[in-house]
Amino acid sequence: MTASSLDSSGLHGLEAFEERIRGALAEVLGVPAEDLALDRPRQAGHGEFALPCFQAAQAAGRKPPELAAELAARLQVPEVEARAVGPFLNFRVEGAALARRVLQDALRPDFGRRRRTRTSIVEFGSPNIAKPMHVGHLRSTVIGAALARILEHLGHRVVRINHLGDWGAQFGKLVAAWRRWGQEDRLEADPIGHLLALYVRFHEEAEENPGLEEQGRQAFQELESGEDNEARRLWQRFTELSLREFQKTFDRLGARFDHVRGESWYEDRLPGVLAWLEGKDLLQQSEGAWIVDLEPEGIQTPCLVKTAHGTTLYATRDLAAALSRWEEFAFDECLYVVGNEQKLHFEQLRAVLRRAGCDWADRIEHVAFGLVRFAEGKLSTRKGRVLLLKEVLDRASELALEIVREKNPGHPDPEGVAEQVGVGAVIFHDLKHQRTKDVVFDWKEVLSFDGDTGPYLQYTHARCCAILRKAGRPVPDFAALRPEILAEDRELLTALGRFPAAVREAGDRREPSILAGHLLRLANAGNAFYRDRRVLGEEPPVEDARLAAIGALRNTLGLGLGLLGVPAPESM
RNA sequence: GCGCCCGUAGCUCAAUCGGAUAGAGCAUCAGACUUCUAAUCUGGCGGUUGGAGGUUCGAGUCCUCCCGGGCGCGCCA
Repeated sequence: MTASSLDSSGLHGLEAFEERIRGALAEVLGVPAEDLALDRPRQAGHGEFALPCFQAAQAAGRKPPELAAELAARLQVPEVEARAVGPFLNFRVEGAALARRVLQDALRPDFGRRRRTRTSIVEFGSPNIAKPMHVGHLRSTVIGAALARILEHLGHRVVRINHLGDWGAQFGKLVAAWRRWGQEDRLEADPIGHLLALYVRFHEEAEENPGLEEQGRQAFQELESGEDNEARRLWQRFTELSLREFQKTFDRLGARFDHVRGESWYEDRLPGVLAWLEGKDLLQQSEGAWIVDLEPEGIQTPCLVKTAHGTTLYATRDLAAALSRWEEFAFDECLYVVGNEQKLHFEQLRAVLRRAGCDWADRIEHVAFGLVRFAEGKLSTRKGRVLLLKEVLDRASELALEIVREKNPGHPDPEGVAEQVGVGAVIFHDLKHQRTKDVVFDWKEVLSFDGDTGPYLQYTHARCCAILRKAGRPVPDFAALRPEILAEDRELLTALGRFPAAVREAGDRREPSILAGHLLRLANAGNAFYRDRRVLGEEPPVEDARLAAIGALRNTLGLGLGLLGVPAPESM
């Protein structure tokens, strides 16, 4: 009988054992298995799972240590040993069974895959046309792309949308600025650079010349008129030029989208949204503008949907986008990977939809992240204080090239790996932090390739590849292995076995750093194994088993890095 | 002024939605390459978890107040 035939759950790695334990506990305690959450003990000696018995003991009128001891004696879980330690009931998977299960699962290309039936929309990236992508866009892009891949791995149908900032009053300003100071040759040479310069100049000069603001407003009105006029042609041109630039950066970051739909994509629907709100009797005029009052939803600030000048606003277009997405995709969840500072906006968005009677309003979820700050203060595009994303990636790539040349002079493709290592370092540095916390940008940290970094994971992966290359043969088939040879290598096995749970948690909590952190622990265990266990040249059954362990490590690291969007070169 | 978020080792961060002795990396000090990549590994140093109360079997985590920082608060996105 193989381990897999014991489980029909389809769960991989340690999740399969966890399921067994919870099932057995549920039966003995007479509670639903869903209510039982197992802890992971901190100390390795306490096994893989634990149940603190305080609550159950209280419910049964017993003392926790007593109950723990009794449960330990009564529970029968195949391949799992239950032991009471004080008030805790600890579970330890038998070494051979652990090795068998983990090797079998961790060698699969779909390790950790789930079969869920959910539709998830992930909106991310979303740079503003005519402005260069800066370090702030890195966060949205990298977190969003990772979440999309993670959710896909869990079986979700994922729709990736790049919600470009390509509409609104700012484009009126840009058109007005172009009419005054625009230069063809400079636009050709460096589109975004020139457009940004125009934008900055507009704001500078508008402080002395208030008439400029009026010209900007008029230009946006021309744009929103729907007519095929000069303003529209300019806007279209700026958009195309910008998109071409963005694509290069998205490619480098490994981010792809199912739909590139800017705010302008919903232009046709804007009148419909306003009419719809009116039909629900939600529209009221206030100080010349049109608003939806949100006091009934407990939000003091009303949602502005139309300016006194008759133009639409961010909220109008986001309402249109939400309604359009609901009609088109009937999503189970719609994730917006957008900075913390827009919290109120998304609360308003949900509140308006709730007031309008959309029962799906709460499927809208703001996946917020902290902003990137410099030690000297906040970034500001208008003030020209920006750190371009391209510059960060370039510098990381250049530094990586120096290091590749130094450490691996014979590498066949130094530029190629350097780009993978440099960009991988930048991506991983971002993803290893909890997404909601602000980050202070520090070149030294971002460009570090030692310790808990992307290159550390890549290096561990590359070492595995080197062993497999030198073995000169494929990883032996699982059926031919004697997994019990690895029974003592628990650190590596449990780290591998926990990968599926890490992916699941990262997806469910919309927190890629959970996966990032787990990969670091896995690489740690992997490097310890590398240090302690010789693979090549051992007697055949041992070499086979260890080769399989290295294969499983390579596969799992490769999968995890892939989900995060960090390249995994085979040598570096 | 009001609201939300955050304060953990010198620095950057963890701590499994309240569980066991608060852990990593960087920096620093001391070690390990004739053996599968030393971008690695081993060990040392480093803590009143911003402060004061409270809740309970148990608090870095929850509640109150204070201090410090960030963000937001109607015609930008």
